[in-house]
Amino acid sequence: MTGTGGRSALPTLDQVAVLAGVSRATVSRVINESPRVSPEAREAVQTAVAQLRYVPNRMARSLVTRRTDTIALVLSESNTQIFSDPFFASIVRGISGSLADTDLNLVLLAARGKREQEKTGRYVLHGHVDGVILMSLHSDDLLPGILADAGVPLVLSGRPLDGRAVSYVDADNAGGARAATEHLLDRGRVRIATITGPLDMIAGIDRYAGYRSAMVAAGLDVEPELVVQGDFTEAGGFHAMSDLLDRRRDLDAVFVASDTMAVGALRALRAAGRRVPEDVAIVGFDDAAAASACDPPLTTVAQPLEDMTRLMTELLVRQIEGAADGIETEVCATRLVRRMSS
Amino acid sequence: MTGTGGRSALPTLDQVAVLAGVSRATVSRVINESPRVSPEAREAVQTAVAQLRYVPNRMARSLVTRRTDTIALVLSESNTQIFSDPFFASIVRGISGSLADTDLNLVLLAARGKREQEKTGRYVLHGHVDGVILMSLHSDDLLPGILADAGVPLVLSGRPLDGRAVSYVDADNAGGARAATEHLLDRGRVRIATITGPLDMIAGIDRYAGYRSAMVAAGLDVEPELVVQGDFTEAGGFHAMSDLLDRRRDLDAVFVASDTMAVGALRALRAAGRRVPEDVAIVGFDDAAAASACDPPLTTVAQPLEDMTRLMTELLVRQIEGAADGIETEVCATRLVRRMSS
DNA sequence: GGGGGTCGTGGAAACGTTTCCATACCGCTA
DNA sequence: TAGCGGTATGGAAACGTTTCCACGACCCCC
Repeated sequence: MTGTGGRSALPTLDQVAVLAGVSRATVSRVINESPRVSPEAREAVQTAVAQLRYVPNRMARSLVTRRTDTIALVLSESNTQIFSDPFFASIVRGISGSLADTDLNLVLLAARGKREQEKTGRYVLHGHVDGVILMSLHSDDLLPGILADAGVPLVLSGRPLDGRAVSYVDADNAGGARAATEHLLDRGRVRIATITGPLDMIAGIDRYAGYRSAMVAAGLDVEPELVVQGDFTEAGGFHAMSDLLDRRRDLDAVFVASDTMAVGALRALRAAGRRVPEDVAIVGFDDAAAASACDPPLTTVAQPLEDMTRLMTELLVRQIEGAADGIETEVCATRLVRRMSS
Repeated sequence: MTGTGGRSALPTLDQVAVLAGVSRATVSRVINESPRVSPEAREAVQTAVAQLRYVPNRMARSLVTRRTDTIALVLSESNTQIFSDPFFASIVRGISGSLADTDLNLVLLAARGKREQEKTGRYVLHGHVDGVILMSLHSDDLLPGILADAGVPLVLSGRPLDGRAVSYVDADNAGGARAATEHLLDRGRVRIATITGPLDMIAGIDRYAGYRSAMVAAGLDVEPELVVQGDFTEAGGFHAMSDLLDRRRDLDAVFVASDTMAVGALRALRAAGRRVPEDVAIVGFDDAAAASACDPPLTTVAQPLEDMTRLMTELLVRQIEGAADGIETEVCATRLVRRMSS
């Protein structure tokens, strides 16, 4: 009857206590590394724990401590396309990195569509996690509202679209885009197009605004013909660039709001027989791995991802521990990385 | 003192009971939709619940029911590259789809590196989830062992590398690869190369084996020169194809073990001035979105992803409910999708 | 040699549910 | 009218922890 791998009768604190010849309270103290316990008792408990293969029941613990030691990274998107974004992978890596030597766990929750957003909201409200980092990208998202109203510790990745008062960490998207565009201007380019991100995402909006402000500051018109909206995918970048080339044969530079799109744009340029950077200079955004790998290597705007993810977890932990004094927001400076494409 | 969004004093069952003028037990029955409760009592409880904005505490519930109503999809990888795989996105979408109208929640756990694998193992063993679907791709993974030994309900996505006795769902990778290769043979191709996946992943191994068996059955040698190992990325496919073209100028077809790589290979072929399919025919694997979008559209091997994800959740739920009779495995047939590239 | 301090320990109350069991009440039939 | 099966309800015991509190042992110093 043994060896079936059944998890029917997990050992409890009591059993450990009996085996070690001490009380439940003492076992609990050993488990939680309280200093108030004699070496002998500690020793006895530890061997008993090992012998029984005791693992604390987190539910019971959470019930009394009111903490789960888990935080959620919620991806609120209408489709699952976000997964293919290398930017997202970096965020996940960064966050789990900064959690590595805490005893906090990270879970990912994917909420696409209204139904799943509600389900995810319920999950969080039910107390499964202590706090949430929310990547909410589009304007019609229910979750920021649900979670903020419920008073769940919450940090947004990216400035909220609706100006809601909530903690967030963001890159200086507008500043980075402005710097990228100014860089192209410095290189003597004058007919500078842009491939924007989706304009219902804050990153899309802010990067476009940065481009505009640099153009206006340089006394140049932003002609509608020079602006085409992309979707942060490589195929989207390809099509957008092809469109631009059809519209304006004379453009001499393009600021692309993400590296992924820029790679597609690069392909379109090559297909059209334009040389980069001689005929058309190009600057991307994100400093993704692809940016340095492609041909020619891409000038791009780097975000301090490591800082940003660290800040997100710090802000969140402070909220969870009740040490946060109100809303905190951080906007991180970006950095232009010059390579061969401009 | 209100309106601070504090979650300090959440309402409990007792408070609902008092407000509704019934006992805790009755409230619990209403919450859990037991039929044994009078319409009046039900009504009273429901208004009380609404008025207090009562949300059950899942920890307390889990403590007694010993269920969390949560399952985990664990991504055990050495890097986070897996996120960029569209195959993975489809799996996530499929699983959360089949869970949509159950009251099961899905969490994603990313475990890259030994340290995070152990942390994830602990998380599961602590009882945070009822069961696990594990995408473990490389041979040095600790998690299948940890979880299987602990008797946690477990389903693997993909046949285990070490032949361990554990439930899994997989596509017939070898069969699909064989069919793809036979298709190329049927088209009269004879110098058929292959770009394999990583050969420490089961999908890589099995697809390569399928290619070999088709070649051998056709009485053809599998020359080492015709085989190059890829890594399931587009850049990898590009390089692998370039290598192949350097080695053997006379090859007339290539079976590529994933569509993502095939897209890269297609680029390499174009760069080398080879026409597809006239000079070189190409077949991919996965039927990813990119396969139908690229130029020319890619002949590929489709996996019944929807069936597979449904089976994974079914197998897992059966295990969780104790209705599973031992190990169950499912191998799903693949289907050749003919397009223009062959 | 007694009083105050520390320190290790155990008892027991909480945490918020579910669920078993007993009870009270209802309308029947015999 | 007594008895009976059925149904809605409430009381209370679990579930496995943490943590407050009290208690005794010990040491040190006056």
